[in-house]
Amino acid sequence: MASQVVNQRELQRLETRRTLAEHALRLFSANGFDETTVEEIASAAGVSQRTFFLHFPTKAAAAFPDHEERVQDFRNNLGDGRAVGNPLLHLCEVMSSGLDTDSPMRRTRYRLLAQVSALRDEDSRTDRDYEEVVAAYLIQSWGDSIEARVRAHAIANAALGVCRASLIGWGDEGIDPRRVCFEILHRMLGSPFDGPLQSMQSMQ
Amino acid sequence: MASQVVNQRELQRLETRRTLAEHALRLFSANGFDETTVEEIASAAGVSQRTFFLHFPTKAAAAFPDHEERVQDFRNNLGDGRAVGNPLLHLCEVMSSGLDTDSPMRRTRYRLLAQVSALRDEDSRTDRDYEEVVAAYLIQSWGDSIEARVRAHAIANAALGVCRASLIGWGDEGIDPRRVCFEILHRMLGSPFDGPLQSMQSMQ
DNA sequence: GGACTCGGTGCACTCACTGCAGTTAATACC
DNA sequence: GGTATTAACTGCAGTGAGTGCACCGAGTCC
Repeated sequence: MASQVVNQRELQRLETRRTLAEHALRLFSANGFDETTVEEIASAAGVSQRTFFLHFPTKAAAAFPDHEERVQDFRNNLGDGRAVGNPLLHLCEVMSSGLDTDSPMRRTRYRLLAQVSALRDEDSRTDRDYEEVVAAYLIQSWGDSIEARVRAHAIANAALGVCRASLIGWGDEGIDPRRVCFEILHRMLGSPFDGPLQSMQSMQ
Repeated sequence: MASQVVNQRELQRLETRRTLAEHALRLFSANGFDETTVEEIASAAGVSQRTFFLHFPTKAAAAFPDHEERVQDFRNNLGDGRAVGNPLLHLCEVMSSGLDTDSPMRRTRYRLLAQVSALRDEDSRTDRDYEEVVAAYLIQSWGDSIEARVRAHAIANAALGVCRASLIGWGDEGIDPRRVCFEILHRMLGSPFDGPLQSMQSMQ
């Protein structure tokens, strides 16, 4: 019995956060993003407005409540850049397979994303965290240099752009984001950077 | 003599806009983005705060005053997607050569961009306009279908990501953005999408 | 059981941004 | 040349996001 009680406070905190995010997404979908006030979200979740900002830095961030964990998962899945035979192929695989199409909440999110520009802003913002992870991974596998850093960030940006478009295509047009994402990523990054990878290392 | 007087009002309007943008960038650089209020920018430019918002929709937009014209120029340079032999190669050329490294103001902008997250948000926002232009161009040359739309947006996103990273690499590390951008874009989009372009059309 | 921590609250504040009702000067029209 | 119109700009009052601060009260630690 005691095993259930891990941490009362932590449980309550997570519950509040979950409830806030749930009501936020519901209200954004039902009434629109701009038409929904933080006050509304908070009182729908039964807490004060001040509490909302204890959990999320911005109104839009409530639409991406699991962001930090997802970035961490992604980092773990990517692993060490030096430990992989073909880093770019590995990147294609991890990125496309990481597109979570399981929960209906995510679908709602990306459907919204295609319409609400404030949420695309937030999405771009969250992408920057992924960009850092991908860039760090690539620099790790290529070795550090100015050129490598720029290339790493360029490829990270490009790959994230493909993921974003795939997810919006999923929310908007119903395509299979994993398949499309992998296909395009693989074509972009697979062979083209395969042979010339040496020329890239020679630039250090 | 009369030839000089094209339009008094238009001239004044552009002058106000230019002055606002100039002071905005100056104050952002000197004191930081968050530390600068719209009121400060406006009074530095000798106009009211209300006038600022007559010229720019947001505080951050003042850092990108020539955005609309640049998008229009880009659209013109890209031309008709059906009129070009190799649309993707043409895209690589137009995108990388469009990176304007002439004015010192642009350099300041991208140096700022690497640091101020609110400006990167604005940059992502402006990129969406370019995304539409690129996507429209690609759809025009490939023909329209769900797959083509998703692919077009994916490639547009990816290419813009490369441009963004190149420009930040310029502001931040001093690399030549045109060379780096073209090199990476060409590798990503040149040959890989060259042969298999047929398979893409077969998906319609 | 007392000290402490921490999630949540209320309040007052700043600041970006908007709607509206002006004013003034350039321009178009006759 | 005089008049009507337009459009850049202004002032003001308002909304709503986000913050700093002092505080409460329940869970937690020893």
